Amino acid sequence: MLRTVTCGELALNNLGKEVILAGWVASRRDHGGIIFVDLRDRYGVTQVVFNPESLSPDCFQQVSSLHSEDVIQAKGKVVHRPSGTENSRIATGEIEIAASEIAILNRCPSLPFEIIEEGSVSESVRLSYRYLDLRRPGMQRNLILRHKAAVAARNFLSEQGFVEIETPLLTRSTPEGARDFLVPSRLELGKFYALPQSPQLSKQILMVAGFDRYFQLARCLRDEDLRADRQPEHTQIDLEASFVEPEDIQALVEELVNRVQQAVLDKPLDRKLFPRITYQEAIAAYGSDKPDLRIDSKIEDVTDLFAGSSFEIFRKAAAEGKRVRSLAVSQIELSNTQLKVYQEKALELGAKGLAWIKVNGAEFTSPIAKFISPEILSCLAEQNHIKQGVIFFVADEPVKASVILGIFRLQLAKEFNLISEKSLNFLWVTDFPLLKYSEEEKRLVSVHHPFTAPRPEDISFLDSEPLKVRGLAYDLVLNGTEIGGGSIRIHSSELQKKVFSVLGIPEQDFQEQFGFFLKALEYGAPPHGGLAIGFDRLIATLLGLESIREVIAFPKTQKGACLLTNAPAEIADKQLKELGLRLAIPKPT
RNA sequence: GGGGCCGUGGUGUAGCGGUUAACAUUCCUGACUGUCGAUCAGGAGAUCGCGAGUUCGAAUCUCGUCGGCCCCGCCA
Repeated sequence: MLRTVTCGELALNNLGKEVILAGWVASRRDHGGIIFVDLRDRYGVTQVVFNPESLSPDCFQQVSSLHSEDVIQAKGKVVHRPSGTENSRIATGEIEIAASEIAILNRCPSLPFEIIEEGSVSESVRLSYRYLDLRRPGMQRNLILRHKAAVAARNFLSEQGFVEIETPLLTRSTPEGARDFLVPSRLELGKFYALPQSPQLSKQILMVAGFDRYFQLARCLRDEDLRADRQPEHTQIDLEASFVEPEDIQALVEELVNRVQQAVLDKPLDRKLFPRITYQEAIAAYGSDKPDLRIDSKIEDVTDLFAGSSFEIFRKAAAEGKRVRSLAVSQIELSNTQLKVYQEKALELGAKGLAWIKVNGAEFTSPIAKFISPEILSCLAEQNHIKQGVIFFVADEPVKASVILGIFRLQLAKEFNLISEKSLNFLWVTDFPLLKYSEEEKRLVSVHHPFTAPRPEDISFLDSEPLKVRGLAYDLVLNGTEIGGGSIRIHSSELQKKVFSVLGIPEQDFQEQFGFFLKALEYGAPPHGGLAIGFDRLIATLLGLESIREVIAFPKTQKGACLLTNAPAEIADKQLKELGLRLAIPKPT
């Protein structure tokens, strides 16, 4: 070993010990005679003192030439720092190393940015020199905590009898879902593998195989546009179990998340933080299928109150079967100009209009107040639990009205800083519809994926009223972000074929694309279900980070580029030829 | 595919029609034996992302382009 101790472990109980340290020069303070070097590795920082009296002139010359981030090895004795010169800000601050020898293991040129200082370096520079960026304390902490979370998840699932099984990265392309990344086959020219969007079919087949509890920290690859919380490759804690009901998976995942949080934040979850609401309730009350419950406001239905008012627009809407929905935001003040901006935004979102009432105790200010009796005004305030602030109203189809108010709910919370950043708010959203109509494709598509089981009592509606069929699906939502999604799967080949045909996929097509899977289901597939957690998102949220790039060692930019390696890159003509490919676009210069 | 913000010494910023392009830090040289973001003195380092246009004159205004970020679409 080139070292006997790390830079973070020495303390007063090591006094007098001869040690060898190795690490990076974090800083050098040259006093002409005596020279201090802060030596850093991922465990900490130790001050090494080079005194010309106890060092050969040759060695001292080398110390004088040190620069930031040079890699050195220092030999010396652990000594007590002179009284008054202790540094309480570092763990090793009571001791220092009186150096007797130094070896320079490697040099470092002047840096594009400082390693010590946190913050303000543009992200593109950070990514170009990711090895230096990762050397900084913030990224070291993020990746180490990510590792601890992964260990905690593995240990917990293993304790619960789950078996970690790897599934292929080279698999076949299937329709439905995200765009696939494709890999050309050399052995069968003209054919392609696809990289998996998730190990969905593999893990279901493992259930058929009798591995009744499977998990994997799985890479998932999707060729779609990037966002702060989306990378072309991300990691899921993917799990699946046989003979389970939704509640079994949910209880397991709650404990899993608890363990992960314990590992990352060193404090357990409050189990009361896992309410369950149905998709219908979520849309109605929050205008979203992933509501952020850190925000107090809830959307109310006030149609009945307006039904008896003389406010013609809402009364008429109510008579036509539309709903009047309201959103109250307490403790805010909005000028008429600001309100106008929201009204315009409502129109952009397709609302017929946006009404508002400013509330201040028993005082109501609004252009529509004169149409509403004082009794109804106070009922509105009471139903919306508001004493001071603003109530917004939208009259429309129920879902549309709620969705628009839901967008305002998020925007106002952000604008007025109504979200407490520290809190972690988990919930389950259940009973998603199985299917939705896609305007783009002019057919029904799955809300989750085509393998989600319909609720048994709704199966009979698959032909007659497919949009009414609910799935046995459940999403785990954290602070307004979907961090996990799962379901009970279809285990009957017949029902699976039925769902494919409801999706409008011709039998010939699904037999060709999913025939292997339908066949597997026939051979004694057990009832099964599972879930996948977006691991990057979970860690980023637990750490209070805006972007998952902060918890990924080598992320891509928004254009999908790696600034470190310059991937993606052109390939040699020879490689194309070997694969039987020819570019249909001009060669980039 | 669309909308928005940003691009000025190595790094982070200021300047927003005429400046010797400013400040901090890094870097280089020198001084200094108890510092710890060492200090002090001196110095170097920028054709203002790139291209075109407007103008007597462009870092500054306009258009295009490249790159980064945020968002919509997309992400079962």
